[in-house]
Amino acid sequence: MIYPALKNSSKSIRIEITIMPAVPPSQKAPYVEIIEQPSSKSTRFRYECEGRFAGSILGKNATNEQKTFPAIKVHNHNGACVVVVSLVTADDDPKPKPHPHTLVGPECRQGVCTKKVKQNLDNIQFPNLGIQCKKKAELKEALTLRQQIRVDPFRTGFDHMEKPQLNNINLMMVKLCFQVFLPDESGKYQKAVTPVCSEPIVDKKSAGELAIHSFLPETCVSTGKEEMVLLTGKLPKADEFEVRFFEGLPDKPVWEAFGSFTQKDIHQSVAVTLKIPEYTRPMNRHKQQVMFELRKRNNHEEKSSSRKFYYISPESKSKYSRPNKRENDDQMYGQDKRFKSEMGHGNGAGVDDSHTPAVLDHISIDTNSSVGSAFGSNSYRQDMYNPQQQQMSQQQQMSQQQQMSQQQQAPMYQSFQQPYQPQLQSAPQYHPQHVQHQQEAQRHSNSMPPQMSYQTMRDGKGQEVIKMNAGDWNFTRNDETGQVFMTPGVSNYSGSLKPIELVEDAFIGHEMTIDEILEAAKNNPSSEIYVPSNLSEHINTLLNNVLEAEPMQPGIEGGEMQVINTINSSQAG
Amino acid sequence: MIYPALKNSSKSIRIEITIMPAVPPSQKAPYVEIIEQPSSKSTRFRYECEGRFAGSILGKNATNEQKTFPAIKVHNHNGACVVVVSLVTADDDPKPKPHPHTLVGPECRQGVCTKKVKQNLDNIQFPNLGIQCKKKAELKEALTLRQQIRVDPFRTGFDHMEKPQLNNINLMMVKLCFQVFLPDESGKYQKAVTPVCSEPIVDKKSAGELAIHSFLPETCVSTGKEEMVLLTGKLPKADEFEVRFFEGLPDKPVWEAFGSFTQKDIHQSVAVTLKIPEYTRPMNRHKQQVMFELRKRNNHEEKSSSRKFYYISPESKSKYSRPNKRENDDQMYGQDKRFKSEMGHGNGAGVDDSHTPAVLDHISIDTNSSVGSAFGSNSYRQDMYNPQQQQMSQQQQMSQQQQMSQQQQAPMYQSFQQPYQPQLQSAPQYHPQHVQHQQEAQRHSNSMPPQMSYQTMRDGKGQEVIKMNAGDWNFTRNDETGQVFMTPGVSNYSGSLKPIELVEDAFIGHEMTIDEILEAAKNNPSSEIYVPSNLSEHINTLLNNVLEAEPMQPGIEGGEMQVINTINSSQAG
DNA sequence: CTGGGTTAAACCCAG
DNA sequence: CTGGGTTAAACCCAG
Repeated sequence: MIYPALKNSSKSIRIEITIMPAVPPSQKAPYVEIIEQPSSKSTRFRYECEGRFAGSILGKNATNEQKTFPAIKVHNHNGACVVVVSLVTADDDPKPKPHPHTLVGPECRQGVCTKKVKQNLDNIQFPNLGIQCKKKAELKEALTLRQQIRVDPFRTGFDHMEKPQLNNINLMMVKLCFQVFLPDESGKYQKAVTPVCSEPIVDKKSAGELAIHSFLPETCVSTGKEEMVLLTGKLPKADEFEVRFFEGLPDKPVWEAFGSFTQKDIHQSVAVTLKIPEYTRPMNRHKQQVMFELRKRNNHEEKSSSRKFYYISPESKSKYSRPNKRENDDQMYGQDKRFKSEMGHGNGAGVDDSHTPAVLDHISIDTNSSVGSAFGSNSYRQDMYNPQQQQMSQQQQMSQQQQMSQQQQAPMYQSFQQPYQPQLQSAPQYHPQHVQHQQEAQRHSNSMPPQMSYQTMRDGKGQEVIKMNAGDWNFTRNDETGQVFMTPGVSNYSGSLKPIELVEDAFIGHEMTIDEILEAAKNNPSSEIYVPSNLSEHINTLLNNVLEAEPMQPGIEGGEMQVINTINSSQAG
Repeated sequence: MIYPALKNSSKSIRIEITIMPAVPPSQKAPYVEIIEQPSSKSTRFRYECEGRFAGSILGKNATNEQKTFPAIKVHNHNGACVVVVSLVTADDDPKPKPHPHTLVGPECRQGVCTKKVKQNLDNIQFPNLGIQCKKKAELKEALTLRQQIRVDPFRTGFDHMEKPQLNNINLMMVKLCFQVFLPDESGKYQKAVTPVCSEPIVDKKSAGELAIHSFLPETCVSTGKEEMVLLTGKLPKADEFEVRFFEGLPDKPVWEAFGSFTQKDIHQSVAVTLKIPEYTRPMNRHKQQVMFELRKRNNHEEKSSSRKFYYISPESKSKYSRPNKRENDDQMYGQDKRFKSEMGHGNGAGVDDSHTPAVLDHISIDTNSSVGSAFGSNSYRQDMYNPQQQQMSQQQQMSQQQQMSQQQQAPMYQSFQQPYQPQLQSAPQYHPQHVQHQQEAQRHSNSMPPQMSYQTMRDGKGQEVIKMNAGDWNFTRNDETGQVFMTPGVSNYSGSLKPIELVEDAFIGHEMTIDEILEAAKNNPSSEIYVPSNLSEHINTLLNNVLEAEPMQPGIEGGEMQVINTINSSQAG
């Protein structure tokens, strides 16, 4: 092998050295480990003409507070070594080729970083590596220089610096290649350890994934056909992607349809105007939430994150449709909001709400559903009870009765007519456990199934969520109000529990919507569902209610409450 | 002066020649006239690296069918001459400097076009001039070459090829400079005629004006606050432009308000999301049309063309709001549309509609308004009458009567209850006169004021329009239906005329809306209003009706018809 | 070939 | 200086 020129000298010495085996044959053989990978897309490649230091490549685990940098460890070697870092191609090729882009920074010369390390081989950091990209016209020149300084870690040669192959070099992606040289008996750094390559580093300014930045409107009548504008990231050609509306799990939707548009509807590659598809399922609710996303036609894995969208029934248009997000929220939760603000000062009994999501307000006392209309004074958080809410609930009850007579046409409707009868005088305070701590409901009674457990953990966004098994719960939807409730899946208690209302925004894990939860429960009872950890108090209360309660006497009060586990069971046949 | 090198030779001869005075002192002195200017923005400047012939500069009067090219005429000279065309700077400078961009094409060498003309000095055309732009790094080089070939028409020198001034050269704009050289006694082309420069040529790919490509929604409740997305051309920074909503004349709006947005609401410089301002005037109609436009904050003249937008009263939201343009149109003109298609085959009585705008369909027979509901069989274009329309009109009449009882609250409402009584058995055919031809209604009666005239002309877009004095007409609006009618401003005839219904799209000149017309009429009776020339038949008919009619007997039928000349007269006090 | 949109290369603003 | 948006320069697709 050829010893790379370490200095910017025109005379270079040619020394034959031994190549170490790829895998250390004995425990003693030195090898290189990357202990901190470069972050994959944190830096922008800079052109030489930009005349500035390209910002340093950070480590994969760098945060705003704590910066890290790429680092290696040399195993099985004490004493000094020389590390040469260079850029190589980032294809799947097991033997990466020298990449024309260069490393720049205080320790870099001629596009390559050379570092002499005297000690601390356990953590050799590279805090000053910037990536300078070459323009197409200069690729050959750059590779020629690399050839001259003889940095070709895998000895692939430089055939790729000629024309046909030159165009195949991916200029948006590189890998760091670490070559370590150890001193031989003469003290010269001639013993090459097998070079090691990092994970790929992608130019920050490169394409980027499909993304929806904003959109208008957020609501459409179920007949569709209305126009929608999406402001997006860079879009491919019209025939390469689609705008998919779906309901249920992204992979197993119960319904999907596609927005229609042509190339003409794409504005400057960053916006699309499309026709909203019709919602072809029966509208059982005034307002039906679905999701939509951008995705590549040929590769469905390449997709944007999904966004919520609402279909409204044509009749309810004037009632529900609000083009403005903020107003929309006002409308949806208007009553709860009033409730919240009215109870604001009565909130001081040791419970500090200031950091809990507003969504909790809808859950603690179920003022909006008819279930809660007559709950007792010993309810959990009873101090928030506001009699004004009772009126509203009655109003709502009336409209539900009207709906009841239509039950034939809308078989999915399930109402909760019986008043809530609290089972427990004082609910124990629940302290959520973080990250992977398995917690099981205490078994006070034989009727509580032991497998009914949940787990607090963090989702991909770092939010605390509770993971549960869908099969442990019964989910109930009031199709008139759209409210969804969960009760423990213990059949002999189902009639006398105060259900937990689930709000759509509650499902933050995996962007799961209520519909997805319901579908998951329907299709696979063992599917994992996620609710925000704020619900843990309520879940705990509910489970304790189950445990403490006397088994319900069948046929007395439970008759009016039916629990269904699926939506649209009527359509399954 | 220096004779320019005509050939691509390395040896060039230096010959002193006489400069001709700038203005020919006698009739005999030769001078150059540009008889066809280059079109100002038809070509895109091409870089050399694009390796292709930059498309030819067209003449200003070129059309798709008939191409023209820049051309000059040499006055007061017979026989041969040599023309040198080069690019010069396009600033206001009276002495343009050589421009680094070059002319390319079959007759061009070293960035300059040289043409020897033996005859036909009356029309020397240049059909093969392309503009090749230089990149910044090559500006100096390009000017150096120009200096070497000694093309510097106004002898300004080449100081501007050095650094500070070099950056001031506008690379998006050039002028063609024509230098003509006549043979002297020795037969050499040494006599230079004063060089002449064309109008500026702007690079087609350069900035471009503010433009609205599309937007959503088209309707908003009058309280505003809803979000709107505009897909636009390249936008400047958020603080450099505004989105202006206005009603009335663009320069003298009766109302204006601005959409609110910040830099964050600008998406990739080609889209804005803004909050629609509240419509602060009283909503006298269910649907209020306004206009909106983009414009520069510091220079209100730099603005996009304006677009129509509708405010609807909050109550009527479900009735009027339609988010989709096509549906919107269907709704507005649904009845007329059906009428049109049903009468389609009954249209052959010598009237060919195939090239007249669809807008005429709404005007010829006023089936939609209650006025027309009982018009007689001798009406103009009576063969189009379709009895099915009568039903609709009656329906509409009913809703108008309901409205009548509310007249107290809505004082602006004016209805036309009396049936149409035609005044003329056969209307004379009117042949519109084009372009600036003044035409005056024939005076068949003394009651016809002589100043009541109109003029057919073309607007800025080349459309044929009729210019009229606002003061000559009375404009009437039915605030329930939103329909606006015009009748001649001759008071003693006002009660017994069939008014012309004006459709919003009718006002094509200056993007004038009905509201602008009404405001113009209110504020200044001498303001010029524009309607499309298609209305000329109807105007002519109407005027002839006036002329032929017996003066109306006051108090008999006219009592129910009131003509108002302003909108919101109730608010004036 | 052309017109004209899109990417890659330079440039430059704002924090 | 930096990050990161924008323009100018190249490139390249579709008719």
